[in-house]
Amino acid sequence: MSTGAETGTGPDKPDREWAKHVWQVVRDIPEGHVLTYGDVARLSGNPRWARRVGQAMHWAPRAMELPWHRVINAQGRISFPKDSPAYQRQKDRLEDEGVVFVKGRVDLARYGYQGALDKIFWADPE
DNA sequence: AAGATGACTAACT
DNA sequence: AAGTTAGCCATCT
Repeated sequence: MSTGAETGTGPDKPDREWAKHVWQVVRDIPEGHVLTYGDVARLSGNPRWARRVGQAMHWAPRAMELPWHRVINAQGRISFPKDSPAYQRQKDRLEDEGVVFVKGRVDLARYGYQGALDKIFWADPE
């Protein structure tokens, strides 16, 4: 037992609970649509935590098969270096779902959160 | 313990 | 249109 100088109650538990909310939001992004990091942050209850969203997805268990590729930045761009494998992988997966890139950018008004609402109100604009 | 980091963003130049 | 700045805040070193 030595000194028994325990700093408190139990071992430090990494608070990754908030990440689960992020996973929940990302998991529900429909195929062929995207959300921005800010959108995910807001929808998961922490509007200021856009920068934490990427970290949460990094923690996601692979078995979860989280559609991480449907999260892009507010400029409609992929937030990986353009020459990285991750960039190409994300772009490929999005294009497979029908998301169109124009000059490296996705039209958020069409594929983003607002675009999804458009589909509800105007039913498939094509 | 304190400074650096980052899958961000909005505002400004 | 493209680059810079300031604010952000839990983690990481």
